[in-house]
Amino acid sequence: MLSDGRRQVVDFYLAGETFGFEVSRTHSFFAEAMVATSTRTHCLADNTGTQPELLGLALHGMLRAQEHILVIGRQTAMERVAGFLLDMSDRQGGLKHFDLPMSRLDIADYLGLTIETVSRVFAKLRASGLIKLRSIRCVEIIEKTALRGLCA
Amino acid sequence: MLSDGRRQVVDFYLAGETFGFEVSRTHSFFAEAMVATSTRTHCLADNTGTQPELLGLALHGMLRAQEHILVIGRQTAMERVAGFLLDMSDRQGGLKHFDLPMSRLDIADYLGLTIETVSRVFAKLRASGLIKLRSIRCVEIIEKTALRGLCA
DNA sequence: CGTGTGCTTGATATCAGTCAATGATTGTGG
DNA sequence: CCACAATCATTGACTGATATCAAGCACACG
Repeated sequence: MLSDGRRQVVDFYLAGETFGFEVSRTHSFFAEAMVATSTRTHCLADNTGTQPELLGLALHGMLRAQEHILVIGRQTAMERVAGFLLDMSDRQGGLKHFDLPMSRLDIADYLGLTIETVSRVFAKLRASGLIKLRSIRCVEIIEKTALRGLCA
Repeated sequence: MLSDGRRQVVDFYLAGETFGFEVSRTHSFFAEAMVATSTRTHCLADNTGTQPELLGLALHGMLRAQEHILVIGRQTAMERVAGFLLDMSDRQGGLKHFDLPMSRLDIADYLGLTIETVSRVFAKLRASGLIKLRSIRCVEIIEKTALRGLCA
């Protein structure tokens, strides 16, 4: 977050995913639970046996972060939202429909947009028949290929 | 890069810094040398002795990437450029003046802006007396505190 | 029911992008 | 050594995508 309240969501984590490793003793980020959640903590200095796994996680996190920099730095609102929906769909098993566990504000802060813009893009996608909004938090992807075409 | 040529520079690396680790066999990024450069390659599977060091580097890279997400997602052009100049200054030893090894296009693609916007912000900073442009690639920071105040 | 929160939609503003012209610097060949 | 071309940077005029401001809607909850 910035001092004046502007917020950036760095990533969303689904069940079973690991997060929160930081080098410095003073942490720069915080996490919020969107749904009922329980966590397991790991200790870095524990035993060296877990280190190789940790390296993979760190590298994966860095990759995701760097890819997200491209999204936020260079893509339009439409491209960001389309890519986000496909990512969420894939990460929940690629089913036809899936739930968004987070609010519009969280999505906006993740994509570097405002809630209004996110809402408008959703509306446009629905109007052009690419998605359906079964409920406010449940999305159904109708035209996956077309949606992919919007991601640049 | 995106298929249509839009480019995002993920980070700049100065002498002595390590870059290029990716998990997947198919790499997503590439590097370009801005100045005369020589590199040393490290092999991941080499020996486990280097692993703890690597973990630190990966975590550091992830931290930097995530902080950059905040910059690109939520800061104005002025804030981005001011922060960039301070970062470059610090990383080159915090001297009064320092060289920018990269072109305006590289800076723009790093900050998620266009060359024109970068140029205009430079002009504005110079006009308000916060920096001097000794040459096109050499910046002198006159009012460091004021510059810091612009970063939000 | 009323209230509150989150979402959508519309009207307008603004920051940064685009397009275009001009300047500065560097390198090349005559 | 100079003219020329090429590249990079600056500056201006205008446009446009997204933000901001504001109103209305819908669902959940007491």
